[in-house]
Amino acid sequence: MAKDKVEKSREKAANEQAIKAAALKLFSEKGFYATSTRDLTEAAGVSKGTLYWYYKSKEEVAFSLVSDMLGDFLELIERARDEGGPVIARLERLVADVAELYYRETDYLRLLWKFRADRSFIFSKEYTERVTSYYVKIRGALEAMVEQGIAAGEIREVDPRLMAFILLGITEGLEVEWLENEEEFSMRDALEVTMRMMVTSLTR
Amino acid sequence: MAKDKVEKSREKAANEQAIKAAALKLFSEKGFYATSTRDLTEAAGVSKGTLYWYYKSKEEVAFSLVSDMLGDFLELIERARDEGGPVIARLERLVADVAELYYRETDYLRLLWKFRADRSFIFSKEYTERVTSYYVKIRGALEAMVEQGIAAGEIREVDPRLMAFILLGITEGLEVEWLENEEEFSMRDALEVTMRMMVTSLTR
Amino acid sequence: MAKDKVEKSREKAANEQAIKAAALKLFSEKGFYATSTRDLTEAAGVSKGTLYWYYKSKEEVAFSLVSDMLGDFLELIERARDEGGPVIARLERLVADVAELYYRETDYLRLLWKFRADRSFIFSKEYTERVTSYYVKIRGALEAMVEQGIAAGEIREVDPRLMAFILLGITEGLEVEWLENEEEFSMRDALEVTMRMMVTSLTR
Amino acid sequence: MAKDKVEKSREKAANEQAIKAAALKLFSEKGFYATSTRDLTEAAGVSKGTLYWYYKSKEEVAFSLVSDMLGDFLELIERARDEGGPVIARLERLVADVAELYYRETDYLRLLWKFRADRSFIFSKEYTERVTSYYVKIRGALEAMVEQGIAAGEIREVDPRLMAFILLGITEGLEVEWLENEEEFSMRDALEVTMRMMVTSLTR
DNA sequence: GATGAATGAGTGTTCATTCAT
DNA sequence: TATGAATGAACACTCATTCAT
Repeated sequence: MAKDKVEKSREKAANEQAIKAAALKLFSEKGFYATSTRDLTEAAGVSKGTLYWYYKSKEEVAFSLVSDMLGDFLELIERARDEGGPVIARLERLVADVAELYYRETDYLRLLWKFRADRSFIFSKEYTERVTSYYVKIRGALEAMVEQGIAAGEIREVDPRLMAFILLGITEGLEVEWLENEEEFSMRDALEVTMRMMVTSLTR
Repeated sequence: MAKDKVEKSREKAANEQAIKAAALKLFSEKGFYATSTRDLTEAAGVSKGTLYWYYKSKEEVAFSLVSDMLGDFLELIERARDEGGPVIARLERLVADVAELYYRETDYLRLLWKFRADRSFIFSKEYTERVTSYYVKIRGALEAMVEQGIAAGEIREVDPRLMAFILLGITEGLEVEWLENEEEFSMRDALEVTMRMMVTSLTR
Repeated sequence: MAKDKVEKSREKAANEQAIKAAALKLFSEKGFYATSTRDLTEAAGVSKGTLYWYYKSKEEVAFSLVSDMLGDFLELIERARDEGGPVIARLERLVADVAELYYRETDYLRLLWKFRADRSFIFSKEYTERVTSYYVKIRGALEAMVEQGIAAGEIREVDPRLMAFILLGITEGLEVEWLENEEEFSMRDALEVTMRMMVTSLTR
Repeated sequence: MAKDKVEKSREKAANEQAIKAAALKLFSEKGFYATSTRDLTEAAGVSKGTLYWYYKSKEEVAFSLVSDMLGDFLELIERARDEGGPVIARLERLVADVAELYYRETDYLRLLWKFRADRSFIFSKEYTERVTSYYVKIRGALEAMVEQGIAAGEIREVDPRLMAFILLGITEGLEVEWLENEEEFSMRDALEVTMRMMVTSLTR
């Protein structure tokens, strides 16, 4: 199971770690614009210069975090795509894994949403393309799974492309509702209930 | 049917109109932070002073737009809640109306998403509360419809509160996927397909 | 005895009156910079345009008030200079009259102080000269009275010019202390006590 | 004897020094409102950012200067209060010291007057209170000296509180007349003459 | 590696004044 | 006379980034 993201880079310099941890906290709480490099370096306990020693810009700090989380999410989906066995079972396991990831890395999840709307203004062209490609790959893997399911006769004939948009959209919609109303319902339950309803329909 | 938002205020001063139109365009394209008052007033063809004659801050311009769209959306849902007749039919009509609203006011929809993640940093306490209360009312109306459906025996026993989160979440997830991939799929189809699957499950 | 300054211009348009009254109130409370033309016109219940119908600038409104008060003060001193009789008695009466003026027109007095330090940055060259010339005339009249007293043998040989600075300075110093500590002592007493001490010394 | 105020902080960063010197010059010449941060930083030869590195606002720059001068003045008076020996002699020495301070720090003296009338609009609540407390302490020390003089039988029975207002008022009135007519009379003479007259009267 | 003083373009906002009606 | 919408220069202040040490 993926190690805690911050832990992951334990081997890196303590200061780089501290910056990343501070950035995760602040960006996920306040977003990119409301977090200044002053906030960042004060929370990390380093000087301004140190921030720029490890990262070439505030943008790059943000990108590194966004990239971490999207990478983990993609990994989960690609693993589900590539495992053998019945597609429906794999989808159900994926949903459970995704829910687990969200609970474990809620700060990262929130961070992802903070960057979603404005990402093309926060990130320069180069980074935007890299972020976008994660989403493309994620959708692609989902689409492949639906195709596998149709081919295996597990899933009725649907448009795999549209279904990938729908499945991803549903997950994201529940994410955002949950992040804004964390106390009010269980993400796990909502994901499970919804996906069961979808799967029931998909399999007739 | 609600008039086009910009048209709605046709009677207001031409300059106020121009500011609102420019703000809708720029905020929905670039977001709040990446749009300066300079951008805003240049696009509207007015001076900086004029912006502050009609609005007391950049924030207020934003709020007026966000409020317009949330108001329209709420109206649609409350009307569906209060109409008589079978709940399932009303839900289906609502889904169609919502899709229509999204196509008609795509800029407004995009604007809403631009403000979603950062709204509590963009809007001061007073405005944040008013925005939040729109979302609360929207969810409340949805919850009431589910309850009506259960009471009437149209919908099987589910948690109405959770189901409201799920239905709203699904809609929002499809929205955001569509806004980011407008060319790639039809929002109308996706909403219709998904809601039919959900409704099928909800009614057994 | 001088009529109330605002009453004085009763014959002028009601709006001009209202502007002057509002300006006296606001300038004497908050000073020139902290009072905007918006404040001024709102307090006067007129539009911006009206302000500029009666006065050619915010500065001119201020000047007209400053000028009123300095004119009254000068009148008092010149009358004292030109009256016949013993100088000491005239000086004592003048002190009483001045005290009376201050109590009657405390707002005007406060206004004068609000403009004192910054007057050369508030008023353009032309107006600054006119304000300065009031102070010069006031000092001149005082100097003349001291000379009269020396000539008449009522006052011992002192430098009349220096004594004018001193007498005016004392009055002004007591003014400013009183304006800042109105509750804490009686301006009338302080002026009387101080001037009696000075006069005693001046006459041996 | 207190070192020159600007010299005092010689050890501080050269830029902070330059800002303070420029502020003293400009504020004392033109006042607070007529001096922009642009003026300030250009005169100091630093960038805008540097001003805000050393001071948190334009207001704070002003306060630091005002506070310097009031502190020196207070020190002088409190020393006179606390020295032993005859009160009259101490008062006379104090007057001489004050005159010396005024000649040495004329810019600072002028600055004080520039801030006097509008100080409560220039300074926020916190700073206004600190400025006011200087004046209160100064008056308190003067009052104490008068009381000492009465107790010792050097000064006839007068109201010490009123006499403190009068003595301070006289000094300030002469200050302001001198600042506006520096060429025309000697502050030293005026203060000495006036105080001798007052003292004569106070001691019978 | 690390610091923190320094930069300066850029921000949202204000406000005295003008002028068509 | 009187209005109030419109102007635009000016304002105090911020902040990502640089760089000599």
